[in-house]
Amino acid sequence: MPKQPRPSGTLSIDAPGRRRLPPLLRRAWYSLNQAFRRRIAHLGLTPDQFTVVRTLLEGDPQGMTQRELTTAMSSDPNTVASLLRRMEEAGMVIRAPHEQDRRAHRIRLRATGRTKYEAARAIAIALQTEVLSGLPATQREPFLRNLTVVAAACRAAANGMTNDE
Amino acid sequence: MPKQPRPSGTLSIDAPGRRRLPPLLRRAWYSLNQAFRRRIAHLGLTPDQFTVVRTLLEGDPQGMTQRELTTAMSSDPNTVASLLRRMEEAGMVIRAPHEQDRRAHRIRLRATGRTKYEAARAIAIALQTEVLSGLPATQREPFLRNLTVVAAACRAAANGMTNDE
DNA sequence: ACGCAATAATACCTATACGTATTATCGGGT
DNA sequence: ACCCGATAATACGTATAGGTATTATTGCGT
Repeated sequence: MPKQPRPSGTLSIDAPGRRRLPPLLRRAWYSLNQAFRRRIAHLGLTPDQFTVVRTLLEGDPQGMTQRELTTAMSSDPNTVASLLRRMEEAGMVIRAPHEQDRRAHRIRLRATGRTKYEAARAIAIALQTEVLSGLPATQREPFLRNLTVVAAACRAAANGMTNDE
Repeated sequence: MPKQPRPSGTLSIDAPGRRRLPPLLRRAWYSLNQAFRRRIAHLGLTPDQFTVVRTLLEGDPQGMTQRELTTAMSSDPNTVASLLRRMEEAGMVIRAPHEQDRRAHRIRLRATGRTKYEAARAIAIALQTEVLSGLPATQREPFLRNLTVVAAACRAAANGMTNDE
């Protein structure tokens, strides 16, 4: 069982018994990602590669640039570059030249990538349903709404920088 | 601009306009982790090393074994081993022999590790507060409760257990 | 005491995450 | 047309995530 709820005033903000956002997010994400990785490993696809394909399909039909892909994935240009290198070697995508900007590439999905994606998508949907089934039906939408707000706040914290700059 | 809310019945379960758990969790975790990494980089500590110290402090005062640490962190024995190798080289922890089991180590925190942790802890608390402030006050506890349930469900999906912590 | 499966850690490998520096281009200002 | 700061991608280095195999021990069953 999770720790019993306590009145939030009785413990310091980061006491072990308290529900803290970062450890919960960490555990949820790592576990979900690991569960998905193991379930799609036989397809020769990783969770991050799945994310790339999903993002490509939801973006510009002409083919997103790596920069656009990076932003849409909340990722990093370096990470995206090495992801795409492996995916191109595996025949899942092609980096085509961009017609207006010779610095950029248009990432185009190939049939191999789409096929693997479709197989993984069914598994992803089943996994999401399985995980959300732990919540009472009435809590699911409010929870996802709140998570959307929190995700946006996290992104703002990462980009806005409280440091120097 | 986030997508406008839509009635959830009108879209397929994984349509782009719908709120989907995995992309939201991914974005929230990566962004939060990145924000934290940048804010504590000057301490010579990474987010994962911070997690190690926090977990050690909340565990057996005699010193947890690597296996116990791995489980508590929802991590992997390999990852923990390499994390600890770097942290030992940096003088933050010591791997002492275990009195009962010569295969195991007792991980003990050193002063350097504790000092860095204390400095990072204040930053972590401020960041958590900043991120949660996006939610209405009345939503914070329910959200964290639901996230606890989801995290447990994710963990169960990853290793087939129905247990948390 | 003996054999052996289970377990703690490690070694080695591939995939990500991301900081910093570099290269090729782009586009605006003069 | 020219200069120059901004930008897209890459190269390179360090830290994690985690699969598979190996080594050293443990503890159980007979």
